[in-house]
Amino acid sequence: MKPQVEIDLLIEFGAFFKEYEIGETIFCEDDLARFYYQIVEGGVKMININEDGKEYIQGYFCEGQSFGEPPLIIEEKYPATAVALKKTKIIKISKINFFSLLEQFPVIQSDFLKLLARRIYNKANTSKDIINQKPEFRIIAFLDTCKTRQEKEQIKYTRQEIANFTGLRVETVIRALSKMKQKKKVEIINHKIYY
Amino acid sequence: MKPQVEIDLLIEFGAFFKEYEIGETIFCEDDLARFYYQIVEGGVKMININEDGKEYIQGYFCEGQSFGEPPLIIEEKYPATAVALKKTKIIKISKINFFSLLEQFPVIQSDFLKLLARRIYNKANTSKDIINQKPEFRIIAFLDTCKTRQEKEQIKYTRQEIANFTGLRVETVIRALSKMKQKKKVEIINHKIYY
DNA sequence: CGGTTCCTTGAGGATGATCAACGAGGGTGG
DNA sequence: CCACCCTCGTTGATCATCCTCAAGGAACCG
Repeated sequence: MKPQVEIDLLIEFGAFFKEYEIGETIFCEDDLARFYYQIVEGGVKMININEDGKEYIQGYFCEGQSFGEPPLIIEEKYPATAVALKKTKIIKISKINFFSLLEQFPVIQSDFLKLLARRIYNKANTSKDIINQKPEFRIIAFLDTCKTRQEKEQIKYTRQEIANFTGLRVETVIRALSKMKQKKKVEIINHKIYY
Repeated sequence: MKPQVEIDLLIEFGAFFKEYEIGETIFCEDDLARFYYQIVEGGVKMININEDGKEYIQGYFCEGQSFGEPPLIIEEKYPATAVALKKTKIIKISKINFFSLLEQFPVIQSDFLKLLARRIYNKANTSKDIINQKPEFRIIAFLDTCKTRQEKEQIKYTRQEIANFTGLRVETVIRALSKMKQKKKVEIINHKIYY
């Protein structure tokens, strides 16, 4: 996947690399944003954990994608925690260097404008789907955002992950999925979900 | 309040004005975004209505603020409907003119980058608060976002509006508020909420 | 003062969460 | 190769909570 910003350009702006093990925290909720982060290899999830220990997944990020930019841009604290999903290599540059990068390359600034616009668009859609709807609707909405192609494809998320995305419990997801199987809204073969 | 973009500048870029009556729709969910909208006088809410007729408020916008930019920037459909809260005067320019405005004034582009970053930041916070939490937590989170000052102030939203923001029902909001009154988390005097 | 709009309360029901237990598969090390 | 462990999936029973429906009261406005 094409990186958000070219690696070589980031290096010119004083970038450095860092490796994270699976499950390792990259930054924490309420930390002040100090760096621009971009994934070179691996994957990252942004999560909130409430006082009952329940996890809510704000989003997944993969190779080439940047994350945690909004708080950096407005000089705020992170609203969520970033955790490596597997062994992950990150490239990062300091806030000040990120700002001069944006200033010197209007095209890149414009790319970020589009990126943030798309993020808001997605968040508006997911929050509308999640807030009012029944479990089945929430899951369908989530599956729709997963889909990369038109044809039926296998969903690569566990039921627990679907639960954490939709704000439901695992058991509820499982029961909703079996109902959806009966209604032919999804196929389930050997525990794998096809949609 | 300082306008997002100066009125005179918008006029130079071919702006025109339009007046809306209370309750009038400015654009609809699933319409293709074709204009940049900014409020000159009045107020606007962005809402989704689900199949049960239940309303979810994505956000309120007031004098000087722009709205509906993300779908415009990424050339997508609106994820929600915009409705005038009262008699409202809007200034709008076409997509193409908006793009050349951004191109010719890097400072304005940078302002929008900050604006969108703040919007994502706010949405991340509200969705985390809404998804996992009990009614009381949702309401508190909403009241926190309302607060403009430190001291106790009167909340200017109806219970129905709080319900529509938090994804709860009016009766649930009312009952939660009375509990919160007993716990001294809010004051309620003559039906008015102080927080 | 009549009509809205908003607020309030109660009863009853639906539904998702919780708890507990177990099954199935995959990987690892002895 | 097999025993073990760990993660993931599954099921049933029970419970708490929020929603629904219905009805009425309070405040506000022209």
